[in-house]
Amino acid sequence: MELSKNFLPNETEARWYEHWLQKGYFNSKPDGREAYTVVIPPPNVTGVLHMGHCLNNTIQDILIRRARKQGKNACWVPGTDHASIATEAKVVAMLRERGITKSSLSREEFLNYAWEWKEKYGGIILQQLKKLGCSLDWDRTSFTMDKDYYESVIKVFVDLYNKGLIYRGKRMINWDVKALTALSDEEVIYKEVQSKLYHLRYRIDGTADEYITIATVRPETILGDTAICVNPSDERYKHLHGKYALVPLINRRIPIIADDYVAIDFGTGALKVTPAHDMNDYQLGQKYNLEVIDTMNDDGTMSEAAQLFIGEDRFEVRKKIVPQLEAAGHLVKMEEYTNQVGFSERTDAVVEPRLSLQWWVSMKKISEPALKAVMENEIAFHPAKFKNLYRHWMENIKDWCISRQLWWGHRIPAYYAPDGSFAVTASKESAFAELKQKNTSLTIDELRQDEDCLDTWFSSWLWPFEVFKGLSDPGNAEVNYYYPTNTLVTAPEIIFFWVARMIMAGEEYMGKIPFRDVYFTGIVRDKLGRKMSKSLGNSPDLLALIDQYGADAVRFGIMIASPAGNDILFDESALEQGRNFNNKLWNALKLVKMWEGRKSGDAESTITTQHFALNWFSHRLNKVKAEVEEMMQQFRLSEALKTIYSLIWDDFCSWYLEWVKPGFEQPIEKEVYEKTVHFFEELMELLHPFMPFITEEIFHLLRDKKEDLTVKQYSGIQPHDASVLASGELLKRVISALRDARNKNQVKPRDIISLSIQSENHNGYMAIEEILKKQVNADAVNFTDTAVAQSIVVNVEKDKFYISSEKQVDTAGLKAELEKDLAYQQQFLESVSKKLSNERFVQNAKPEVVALERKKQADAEARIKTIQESLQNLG
RNA sequence: GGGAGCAUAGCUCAGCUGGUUUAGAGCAUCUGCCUUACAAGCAGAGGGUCCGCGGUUCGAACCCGUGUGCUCCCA
Repeated sequence: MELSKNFLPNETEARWYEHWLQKGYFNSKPDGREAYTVVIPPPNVTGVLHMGHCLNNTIQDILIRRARKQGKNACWVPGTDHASIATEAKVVAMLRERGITKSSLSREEFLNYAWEWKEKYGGIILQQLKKLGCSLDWDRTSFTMDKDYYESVIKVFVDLYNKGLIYRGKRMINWDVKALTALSDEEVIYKEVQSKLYHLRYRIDGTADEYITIATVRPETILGDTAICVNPSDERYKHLHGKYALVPLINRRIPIIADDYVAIDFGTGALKVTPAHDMNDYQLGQKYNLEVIDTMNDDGTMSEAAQLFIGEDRFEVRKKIVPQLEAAGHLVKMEEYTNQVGFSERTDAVVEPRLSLQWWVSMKKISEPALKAVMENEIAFHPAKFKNLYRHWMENIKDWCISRQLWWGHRIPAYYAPDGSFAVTASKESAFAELKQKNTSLTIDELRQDEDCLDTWFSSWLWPFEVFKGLSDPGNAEVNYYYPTNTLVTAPEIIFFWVARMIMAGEEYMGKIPFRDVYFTGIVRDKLGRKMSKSLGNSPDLLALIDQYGADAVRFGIMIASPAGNDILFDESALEQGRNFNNKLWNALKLVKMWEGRKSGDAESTITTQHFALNWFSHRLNKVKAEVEEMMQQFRLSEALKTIYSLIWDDFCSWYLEWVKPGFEQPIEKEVYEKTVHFFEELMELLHPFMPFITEEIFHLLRDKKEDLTVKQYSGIQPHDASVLASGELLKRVISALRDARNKNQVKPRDIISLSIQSENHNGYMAIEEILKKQVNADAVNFTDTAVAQSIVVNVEKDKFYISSEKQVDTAGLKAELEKDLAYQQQFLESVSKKLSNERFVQNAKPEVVALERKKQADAEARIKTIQESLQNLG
């Protein structure tokens, strides 16, 4: 079979993914084996695959593929989350394009459109994961608004309410006075506006003409003022701390308080505090227990609480109140001022910050076991540094606002009677039954369900068990088998939104932690270090990259640069490296396939040298297998990949294959060939979880087999012998040193040399004679007891090597080279000797450390002696 | 304002329990090669004030303190 010049990923990848699916390799059913379970962090239904997903899912696929090959029952559950805010925004945008406004639709009509949108676009991202090679069990695809899942979310809400862990409380929200609805932060558009800053003076209570002057852009809100705040270190106002001021026009007596929230150099340094109409003022109000006076109706007109201008629009009032203030002597000055004002994305009305009743989860109690699980390492974080962050947040946890003023999502199961009483329960019928007991005249049609939906995280915190119906079908065989899951792979940004809450929900509803290990990936940034975002347009098109480089190369590129928990600066050059690696593998395959037809059984002169190469590589392979095993256990995935990469590129391709390579058109020994194929297969096995496609392809091209690499169980790890490895390293060093000497002395690569070795280790060098000859392009290797005249001398440890060629020897250059080396060695010896002559070191350091230093000293002395001898011989 | 993290080669990063480290890798750079698997390659090489200062220790890139710079999270 003719192999293409370079590896062509596209066709290969599609073919193998299809084959794996057909064979059902990714499907999992409970059985007698140990389970290894990963639930995907469900991407938004609105999402398309970006670099963050690519990193995250590649990692999960590596873990899952590895577990599968280790004989575990690997189960990776796919799915998506409904993403209420993002999806609702998408649907609204889609409707807008069709000329439909949300407000013209009923809730049911809107939801029909939303489902239509979800069915059409919601699965795109899952399809894209297939291109990346992800070995997910597609039969298990879940969605946070599936029927059972939906009911479980409601069940949890009702349950927490009944336990007293969910309550209603006030919160500042963005209010749209035209649409009469709350807006999420994402639906508010901030624009720069030319406003006026009004300086208004409030009289100090108990004085006739002492005033304090504040600055505001919203004079109409003074009717809701309940305090004036100054910075405690502001000398201008120190005498006023604890005094009271009177609100102009209505003469409300309000305290003057001091808090360093107030900027001394802004405006007049005195801030009017209106807790009902400003986010920051509200917080100040809470801190100092201020009265909250809501002076506005929901349509933006003044309420009775305002006392003046009742029923008039807020902007009309602004126009009217200024002359009145001026007439009453309160207006000190007006200045032009540019500020940011929020507008409703939907109606373009100026957003009014407003207090509103929202639903909250009380976090203190349910967070305690979740904190303990992580601090006591029942759940391990990788890297562990995130434990600090987690602890800090959990110990200062705040209650969770779970209501969202949206239609797409899980509707809050609270039902209100006209008198304001309400019941929290799974259905309208049961709510009616409950409320009717107190209010016998109530009819079911009078009940009104809460209009709001739950925060998306309130459904995704159930994910690790509800994908196995752990709540909708408690104690079923699947949840018993797969839960707790093994590893969660996610971004540190959602450690609180999601990870912490999943642990809480797991403990609360399953009585067990949801996962054992959490692997935090970094944030993928562009090569300038900027977060990838749509608005910057710096997020590459992942599918285009897969097309261009191949999925394996993309996986390689993203993994090679991503240690756990560190941000990665994404650069396409990493993908090039991946593609080049593909190509390297491909060409090694071509070389080995060339030998396939040239096997011979005869064992002539090359047997010893080849035996050396086989033996060395087999030990080297086992050593790396052990290293990789350990790294994987510690979740050092990037390092594991680097190690495998170097084993394949350097040890296997650059050294081993060159060592066993037969001469031009020469036969290769059968045993050497078989072993080489076997090594190659083992390498593919090791690399497979990282680069599944090309490894499967090469595995099959090496020799015909029925078994697929995807499910082939790992072969064991044999012990390795350090002395075998050391002799391999010595050989490499000798070869490199000789090549370097050739290079420095301008002996052209084609020029044939003859090599003389001066060493006590004859047997050692005899075993590698053939390899040495081939690697340094020598026609002969012989041993000598004396220096060889007119040769280039090279020292490696205690041994001397003499290169003889037709090239004139540059004695001066050689000497300079040797002297440079000598100086280095002498300096090194000095530092070691200094250490050893320090009595306190010899006394205090561990004996093996001292022994090591002694060996370093002896070796350095031997090297120096060798170099000095060589220098003498040069004269 | 509160908290966390980071700083090592031109760039991106490893360096685990302080001692085989006068510090490694990849990319980039330089030199020589179109050597019958691979120029998307081969063979070599150069490149470092381990952010500054102080301390602990026989010994510090690593531990402690402090300063500087950067990043992120929460409000």
